[in-house]
Amino acid sequence: MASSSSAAASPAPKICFNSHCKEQKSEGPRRKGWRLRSGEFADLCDRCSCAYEKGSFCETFHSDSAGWRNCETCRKRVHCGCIVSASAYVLLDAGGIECFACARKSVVMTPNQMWSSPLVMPPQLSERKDFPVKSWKQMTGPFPGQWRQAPHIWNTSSIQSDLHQRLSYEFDRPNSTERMISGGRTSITAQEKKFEDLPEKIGSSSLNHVARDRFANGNSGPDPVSAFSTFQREEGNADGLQDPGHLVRDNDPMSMRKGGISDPCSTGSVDSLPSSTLKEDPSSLLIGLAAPFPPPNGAKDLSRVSTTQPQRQMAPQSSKQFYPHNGIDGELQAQMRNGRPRVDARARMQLLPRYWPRITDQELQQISGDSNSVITPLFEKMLSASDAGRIGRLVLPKKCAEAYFPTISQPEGLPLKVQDATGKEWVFQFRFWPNNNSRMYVLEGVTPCIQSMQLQAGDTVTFSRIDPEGKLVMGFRKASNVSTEQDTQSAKAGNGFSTSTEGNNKNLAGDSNANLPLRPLKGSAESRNSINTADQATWSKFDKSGFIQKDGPAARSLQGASKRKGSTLGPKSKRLRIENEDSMELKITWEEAQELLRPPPNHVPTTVVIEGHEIEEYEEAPVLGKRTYFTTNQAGDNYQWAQCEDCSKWRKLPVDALLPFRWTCSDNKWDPERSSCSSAQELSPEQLADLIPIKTGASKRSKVKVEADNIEVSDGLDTLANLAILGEREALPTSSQPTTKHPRHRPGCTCIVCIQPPSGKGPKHKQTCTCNVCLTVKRRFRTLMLRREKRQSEREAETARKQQQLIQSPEMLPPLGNDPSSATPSIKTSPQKVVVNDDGVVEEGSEHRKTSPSPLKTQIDLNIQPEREEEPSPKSDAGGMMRLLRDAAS
DNA sequence: TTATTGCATGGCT
DNA sequence: AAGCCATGCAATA
Repeated sequence: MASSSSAAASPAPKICFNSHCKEQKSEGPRRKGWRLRSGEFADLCDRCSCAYEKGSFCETFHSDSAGWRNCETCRKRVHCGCIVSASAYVLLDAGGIECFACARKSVVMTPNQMWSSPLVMPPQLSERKDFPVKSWKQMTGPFPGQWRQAPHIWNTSSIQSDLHQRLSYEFDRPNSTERMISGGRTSITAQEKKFEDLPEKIGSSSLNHVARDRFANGNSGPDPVSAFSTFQREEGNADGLQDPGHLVRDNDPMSMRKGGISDPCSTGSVDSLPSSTLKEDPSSLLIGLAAPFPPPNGAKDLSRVSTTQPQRQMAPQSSKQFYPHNGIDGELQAQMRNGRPRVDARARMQLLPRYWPRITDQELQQISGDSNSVITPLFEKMLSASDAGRIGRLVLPKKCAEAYFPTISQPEGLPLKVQDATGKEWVFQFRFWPNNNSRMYVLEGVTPCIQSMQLQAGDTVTFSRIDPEGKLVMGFRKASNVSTEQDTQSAKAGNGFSTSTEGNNKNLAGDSNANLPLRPLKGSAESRNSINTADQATWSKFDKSGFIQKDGPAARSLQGASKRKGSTLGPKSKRLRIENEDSMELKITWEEAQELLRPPPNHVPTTVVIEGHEIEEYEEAPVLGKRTYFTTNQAGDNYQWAQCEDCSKWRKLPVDALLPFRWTCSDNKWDPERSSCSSAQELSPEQLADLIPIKTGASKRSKVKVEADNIEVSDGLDTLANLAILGEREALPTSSQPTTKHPRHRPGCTCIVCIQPPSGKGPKHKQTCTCNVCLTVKRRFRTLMLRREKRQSEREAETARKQQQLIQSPEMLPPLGNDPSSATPSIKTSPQKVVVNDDGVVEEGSEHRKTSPSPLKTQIDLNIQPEREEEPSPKSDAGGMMRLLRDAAS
């Protein structure tokens, strides 16, 4: 195959591509075989072509090759390893392979099982791209009715869409991968493994640069569009898979997993595998399974199916083809080794979310017009003031330009034909400016187009590709639609219109899985509906599952709009953007807070498993539970450890014990002997320290450092503090007016900090105030002081002991000042007593009471940050109680 | 003077 | 901290 690869590059019409063909040089018509890396098809003689189409190619020509295995289901022999048969089988989780026919059956059975089918589909997947490979010019309009698929295809697509969701989710949660799809997922992994070795074998061979070299100069061609098309052709090659017509052959190969070496074909494949194959991503393979119903006959039919396949449209995917300098190979290989789909991750890396296309169904329909075309959304961009200005230059996101537009080596670039939604063709100059050792890509001459679309700053233009024509299409979306689209995820689903693509696009936006099946624009209403339903369900599910789109469509657009000096943004956008950022903050802190959630009393949460994640659903709002630590003893018994709120002793409890936020020894119904604070702790602090990640005898909170010498407080502290308040008080007074004084707090935050008036403003709370804030402050102080006192007494004892030692053996006395306990002379000489009275008013030691009256002494100054109990209030003095406490604790 | 072009700057991610 | 990119602006037509 290695040699055949070059043959493919310059096909010799008279020579059968099949090197095993005995009639290689025979005359006669040539027919297309599998697709080659170059994008061409293997030119086969009539005989070989027949064998290929009948699925007996490997049987005929590779019978002596290694790699034959038996289908685990039907026991048929299947060749695993050569390019012709690469898609004829599925790698099973438990080992072995399954022929396509059998795999297909299981695919049809359940969506989950479809995970195992990807392997089967690659060819189909790639097929779409195979099809238009000849030449974009040649391909224009040759395949009418591509979108006219049987409804079941669309049903399938919907499933596929779902898979995309799941896959994307999985990408974000790599650890969940295996759990998620115990069945088929492994197949994917196995499939990926097929390629795992390739990078190493191939290294950075020139194969990786084929596309690069070929398209290094986009203006080499007479027609920019054709250059672009060629570019796309290369992308198509990326699939590196042969014609789907061979999917259902039962002959053939051995798994390439074996290194693809044992079989001559597979060995050759190192060479013959498209460079892009190395970069091929399983996700695309996944897409492939969208068409579990291969056409009953013939490559053409298959092609049609493939055209309906989800498209491998995302930037990520194709970008790899077109990234001359992206330097992702290493990452790619790493991903391969990780056994995870690669393209999507790469996609995320390479295209900023705000450029992910999220073309709506209407827009797609608008773009596609009446043609039977496959629309591949490429990217979109919100117009800046500059873009929409009269200057007529549309700045293109660099990565988008490099990924989807022809490569240009000269700043002048080249003219690029772009069609708008009305079918009108525009020619822009696609060029770049050198900029900081980089490039800035622009489309020049867009003013007429922009104006014809009546676009302005804030509106969004979308770039798509129409296949098989390979045309660039420019769509648009008015900014006024943003809100509508914002609601798309949930609301639009219910409007009975246009959701299939929305689902897809959501997918795009949410996870960068670009290869989405763009619904049949000309498909029947039924088929479309079926897709819609599925997609809706999918998204609905993900919404419920807590799947957080880090950069949802609305957020993205708003982000984009809000960029740069706000020139294109209204205040509203800015506000929303902030909220979006805050939501991220919330996410982070929320994760921390998760540990504290407990089911509400008398309510058992419903555990649902979504995408491999067990999620507890509470019919009532969960309550805050006590932080506990789970341990396993030597006998393998599991326990959890909780600390008494009053005495700070650690108690061992059953693992299933759900503790209220404020839990004390008296609540220890599991261990009557230790149901009182007077009971000794079961383990010594040292023993405990070995078991649980806490500072024994110090903090009861692992994250929140109560120690005075650890002033830094985790980011989640504010939230935890807030939760703590809520947990104890259930609800804040409605009179609490949220503020957002803290940058990290979102509007509406009712944490103790945010509900208090700004520093220096507002009335101080009185001693007798029993508001939520005051109670919390008092309680915390009480706890803190008690703990401090306890520690202090311990320290005193220690000091006394050392002094005793010193008296007994003066030579052992360390140099003055080196004794940690002497670091604070005041403590050494006059340990402080800090008492909190019933009103929560702190009574300090006499000395310090004079010098640094606590802000709580007479009035509670809520302007202190209660979460940072150890930190002295700005209003309290430097030598005040808090510092004293810190010193005492150190 | 105005429009265009190419580059530089600096805010922002 | 690097790189992207929105925009400003000088040079040129």
